[in-house]
Amino acid sequence: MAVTLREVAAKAGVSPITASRALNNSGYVSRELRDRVLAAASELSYVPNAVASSLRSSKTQLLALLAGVINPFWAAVARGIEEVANDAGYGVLLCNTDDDPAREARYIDQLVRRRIDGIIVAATKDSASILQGLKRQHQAFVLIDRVVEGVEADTVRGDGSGAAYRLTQHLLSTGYRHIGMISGPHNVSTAEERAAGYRTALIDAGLDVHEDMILHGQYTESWGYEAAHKLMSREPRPDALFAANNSLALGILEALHTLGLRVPEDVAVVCFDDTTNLVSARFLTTASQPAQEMGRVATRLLLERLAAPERAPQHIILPIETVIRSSCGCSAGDRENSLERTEALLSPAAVLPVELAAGSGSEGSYGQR
Amino acid sequence: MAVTLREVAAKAGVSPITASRALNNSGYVSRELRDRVLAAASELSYVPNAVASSLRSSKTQLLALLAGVINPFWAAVARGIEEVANDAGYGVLLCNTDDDPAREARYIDQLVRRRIDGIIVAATKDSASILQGLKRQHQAFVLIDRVVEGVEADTVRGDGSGAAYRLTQHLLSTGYRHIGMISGPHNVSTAEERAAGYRTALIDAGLDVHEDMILHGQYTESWGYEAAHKLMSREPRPDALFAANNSLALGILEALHTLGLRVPEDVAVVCFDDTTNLVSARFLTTASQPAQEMGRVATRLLLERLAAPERAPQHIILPIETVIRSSCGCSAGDRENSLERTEALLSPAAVLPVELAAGSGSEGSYGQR
DNA sequence: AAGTTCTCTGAAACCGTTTTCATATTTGGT
DNA sequence: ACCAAATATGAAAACGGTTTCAGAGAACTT
Repeated sequence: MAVTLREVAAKAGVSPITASRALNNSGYVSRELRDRVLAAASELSYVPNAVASSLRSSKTQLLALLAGVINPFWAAVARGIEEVANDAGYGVLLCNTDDDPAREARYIDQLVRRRIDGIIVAATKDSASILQGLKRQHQAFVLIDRVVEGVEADTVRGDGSGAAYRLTQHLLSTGYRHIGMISGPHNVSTAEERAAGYRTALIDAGLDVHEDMILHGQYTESWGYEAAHKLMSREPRPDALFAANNSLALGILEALHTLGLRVPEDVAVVCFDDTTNLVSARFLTTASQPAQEMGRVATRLLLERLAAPERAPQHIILPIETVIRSSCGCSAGDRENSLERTEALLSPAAVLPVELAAGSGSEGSYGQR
Repeated sequence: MAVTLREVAAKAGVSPITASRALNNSGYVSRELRDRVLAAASELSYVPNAVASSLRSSKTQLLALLAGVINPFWAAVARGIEEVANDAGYGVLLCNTDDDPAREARYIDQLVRRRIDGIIVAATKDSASILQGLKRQHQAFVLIDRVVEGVEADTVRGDGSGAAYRLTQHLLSTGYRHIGMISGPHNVSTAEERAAGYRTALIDAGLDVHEDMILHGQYTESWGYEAAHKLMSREPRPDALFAANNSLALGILEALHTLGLRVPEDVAVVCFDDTTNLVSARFLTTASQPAQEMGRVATRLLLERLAAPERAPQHIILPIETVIRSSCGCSAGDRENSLERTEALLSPAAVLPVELAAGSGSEGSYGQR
């Protein structure tokens, strides 16, 4: 049914190989023949068969991202991956695992059968043995965001413990003493790592770590909601909450709202992952992970591994920027990103902030800026 | 490098075809040979090469979902698709278009090259010509959620105009007279359709349609936020807002919050798409689309088309349930799903709602339930 | 007992490209 | 003018499965 390279070649009066070379810009083809082939191809509306090409070249030109994809952080990662991959002529498959090891395993099997060139995996600890299997089959892969003990592979991740340390330190130096930590599942390394940074900061400040102030659960809004309710009923009541990711933070905000507590006046909140796309999160002090960059780096690493399969594994740790905004209640709190400021910017009906309307300008400097 | 069927066959002392039949449960193979083949395969840890198999059978056993996947509605749709597809032995590729026609086109080209068996597309109107191209190439596809004029194809969608009509009618019968409509982009059929249902409801109620009360933009939280601010500065100020999808609703809620307006006391809010997963949206009166079912139906339709390419296109419209909760402020407002009720359920520290604490039980019925 | 229909196995061709090898023809350097 | 390198084209084999065709024995009909 479909037009084949042979037919294109026949129409152009050349051999299939020449047609192939013309269409792929590979090897030597005279300008004249190239033009004839291209004309024939477009006339027949030829669509190359990637399956056949993959079979012969044993390259599928496909990479896959295996992660709980449905969430802004991973969406950004995926974007970074696609960017680099597409530039290098690769397509990207998005495989949504929901962090479920069974789904993870099913997907990996599929990907191997289909001879995907390389896989970028956000793995749970449960999948160590599967990943070891991949190594045995010489399937190229890269770990992203999360490390897995016992698996030798290229890795890219953020400096989660460092950033958690700094955020905690910031809360401590602002004066908070009862900081609750709401984190993700135990089988995900980032959840442990962020909790670890929090603990170290407390210890370094000479404070006791109260393990019952650290709650682990899913990286979801509803767990954030539930956990915040739990922590806020503790005695002494926490004066600050640390959310180990952004979904958790949203749940926490909602919980505090229903409890009638204000942020940061009654409780400070800090979190991981930036989400300036979410209006409701724009005032959150956060450890802003370079998600897109992480995707880019992971892809480069993977492409390099494809080129040099025997190279020693690389481990890249990206710095995480701490963005101080207003939800932590410190004096440096970024007025540009406070709730009120956001409102002023977006609402046509809003009154000018007091400082601007009343302040600073000495002479009548209307229109000055 | 990789083990081939031939090697398995050799080890089992049979021909490659017999090995193939044994591994695929196709055709006749005696129990004895089958066992020998299976043993050989597992011993060599044979992984079938799907590329080779696809080439010969001209079936990739792959379907693709082309949509702005990163969002709870589409995540649910994707789940429905995977469910049916996996049962039928198909894998599913998630292709995130961000509703960008250029990305859409790029993806479609890739999918065709790779000889994907079938595509499930949430198309913008801009992609009509691309879709027509697909038809010409006899590439099987199904339209989901959104229709595209001029493209003959199987379609599955919700009864958007009907549901919008009913929600509007509900607001009207509750007494609201100034209902703002915040909808999605003009090049997406659902956005138009929902606005149309809203208009019809007003007209049928004998009211004028004020076109400046209908705003179109992206289906994003930030557009919802912005549009709500715009509408709430109109005179007369709207007493109700209709969000054409769930992201818009979140932005609207945020905007109303910053304006210090309560829902539903000051402004009623209704929306499309259910999202009981989002704590902040659980009290919203909504047109709950059967997202997962939509995915399932689309996949069945696609599989049927693969089996019978010449069949006349089917058009399936799924009913949309109107879920009355408390954000519309009607007397029937579902107390089970009010904000306060949600709080009471999830917060260990919460006080019992007044009615329960004070009410109903006559004799001292402690421990009764 | 002869004719059908199942059951079981394999040989050879094929799917649509690209790789490898071979052969001309130019071009470039000296 | 001669040898090496670059340019240009093609024939044949290969990638790893499955389809098609074919043959043979076993089981079932009538």
